[in-house]
Amino acid sequence: MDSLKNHVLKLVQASDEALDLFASKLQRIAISKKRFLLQPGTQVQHEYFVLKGCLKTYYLDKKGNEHIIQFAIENWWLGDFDAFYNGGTGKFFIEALEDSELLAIDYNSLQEVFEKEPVFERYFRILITGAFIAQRRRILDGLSLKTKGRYLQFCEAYPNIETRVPNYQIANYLGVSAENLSRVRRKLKS
Amino acid sequence: MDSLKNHVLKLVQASDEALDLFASKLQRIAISKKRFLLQPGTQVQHEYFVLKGCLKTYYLDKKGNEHIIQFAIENWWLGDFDAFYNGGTGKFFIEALEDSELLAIDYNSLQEVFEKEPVFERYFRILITGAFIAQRRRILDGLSLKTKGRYLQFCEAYPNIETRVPNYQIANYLGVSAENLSRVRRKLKS
DNA sequence: CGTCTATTTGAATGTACTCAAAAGCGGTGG
DNA sequence: CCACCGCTTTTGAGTACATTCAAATAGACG
Repeated sequence: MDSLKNHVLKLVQASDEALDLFASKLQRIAISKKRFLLQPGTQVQHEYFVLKGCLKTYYLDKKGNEHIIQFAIENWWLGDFDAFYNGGTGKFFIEALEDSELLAIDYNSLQEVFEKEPVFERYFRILITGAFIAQRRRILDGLSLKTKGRYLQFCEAYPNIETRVPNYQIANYLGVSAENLSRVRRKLKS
Repeated sequence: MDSLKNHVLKLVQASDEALDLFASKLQRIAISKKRFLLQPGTQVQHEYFVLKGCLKTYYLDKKGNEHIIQFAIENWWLGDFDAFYNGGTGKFFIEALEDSELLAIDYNSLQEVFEKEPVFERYFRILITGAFIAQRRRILDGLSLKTKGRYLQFCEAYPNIETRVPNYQIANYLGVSAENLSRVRRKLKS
């Protein structure tokens, strides 16, 4: 709980009352490794903040191939945002890669927080703006770099994740095959 | 001016006073085809809303290759957001592809609007959340689709842009060569 | 009509992918 | 403690897809 409060306070100046209101809307969730937090085709009522653990968000295409959209570790928000904000059913799986603890907030509660404490409007604006910029960077890397550069960039940007997730999943996230990433990493050592 | 007001009112309920405050901070800019709105290495003071015209945001890598991050047409916001929000100098070129008219707001004015009229905090939160979701979709398409699928997806998502921008620029945006896109389009016709 | 730019086509090259198999690594139970 | 099992990484070989370079064609605009 505290880690979320700290996260909020890093981005905005929130009063104790505002923080308390927010906290009162949060639900604590535990999820164990290999379990699913979300699956496609279901209603998405919540957004999640990671207190502890590691998860991945991925899409399963028609051919059954997995495509990892995002990893999330401590102090990251995650969710199926399109379905959460715009309604409809989700498209993504979210699966725990480690036993994890989360905080969840549901849509109506979040709207209520926004109404009563606009500082959270600001918090999420700043948060999502940062995420947008990071994603733009990822797109740029995808356009301008080959496997080697993308991998190095990933390791630099997510040093904490790199050590916790198997390489074939990182390859998937980068959009390359595990074999190719393996060969590239061999070259990097020499 | 009205098109921005309408855009705001589509996403939030803003009072006339709020809209007037916002409007008072906006500066009208005209830029002609092939001219640059931003160039890398400079301070980024403004964010822009397109009243009329078409522009592209791109990155020039060390080898001199252009990588198009975004196209913007009527009713789109654009800018070098990292530099704008986090300071430092910009990384991107923004160039007009047609004679264009824009509205610009500078950082301090925007902060003032946020302070005085939190409804704009909400407006930009919703706006950027939508942009984030669209970008996530683009990343997913990049991971899961080949040239053909990406092109079809692009045409569907940006029907207005597809007709106004030369194909080789669309190829660039998609991360494929113009020749490859040309061959793929030929197949699509038959 | 001529010039400049954009698109298309061809041919050779290359990078990454797929499939298949071997080697490495960790954990569990005998 | 070792043997085995499952999972991950590595290696090899053949293939597919996109790239590059070069040239021809098509369009747009003065």
